[in-house]
Amino acid sequence: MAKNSGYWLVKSEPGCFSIDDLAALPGQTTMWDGVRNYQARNFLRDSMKEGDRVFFYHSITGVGIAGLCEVVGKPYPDPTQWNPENRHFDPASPADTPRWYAVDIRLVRKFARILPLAELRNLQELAEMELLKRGSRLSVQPVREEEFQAIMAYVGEGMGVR
DNA sequence: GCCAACGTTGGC
DNA sequence: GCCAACGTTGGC
Repeated sequence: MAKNSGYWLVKSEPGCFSIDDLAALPGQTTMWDGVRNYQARNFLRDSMKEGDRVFFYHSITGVGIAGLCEVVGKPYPDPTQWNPENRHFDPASPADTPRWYAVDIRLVRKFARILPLAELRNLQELAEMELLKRGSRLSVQPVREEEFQAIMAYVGEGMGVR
């Protein structure tokens, strides 16, 4: 696992929340909530900081990186954990020591097209990338700086974005 | 829909 | 603490 690098990748099912949904929001900013895995929680809560770059990844359908976001502000207790109406409600989470955290992320740029997982597998620089490992299921995961740069270079050259 | 991989739960 | 059972994730 990469150390905290200031670069991340978050996953979302586009049928649930897509990059276009994010782009349509005021300020193109959303609360990234509902993370209910301790390893992902630790990354989010302990290491995400203002200005960090975040790849927005679409899982299940249209599998690939859809764009780039950035962290806004600091992580904070995820309010959905105390909302009985919410599907991520966790009645066992104590109010004084919240179990789950959220963070705000803002869209920086939607890529001209989704960068498919299959193409990412072709990039030698990404041989060790967490996303490409067998059984990788983390919904919040760190990205190494060299991986970030390789992807952005590929986006720039192959997709005419920057 | 299939299935591999992984996390969580709970009996012991 | 072990481990089987179960539920979920997520690529294909």
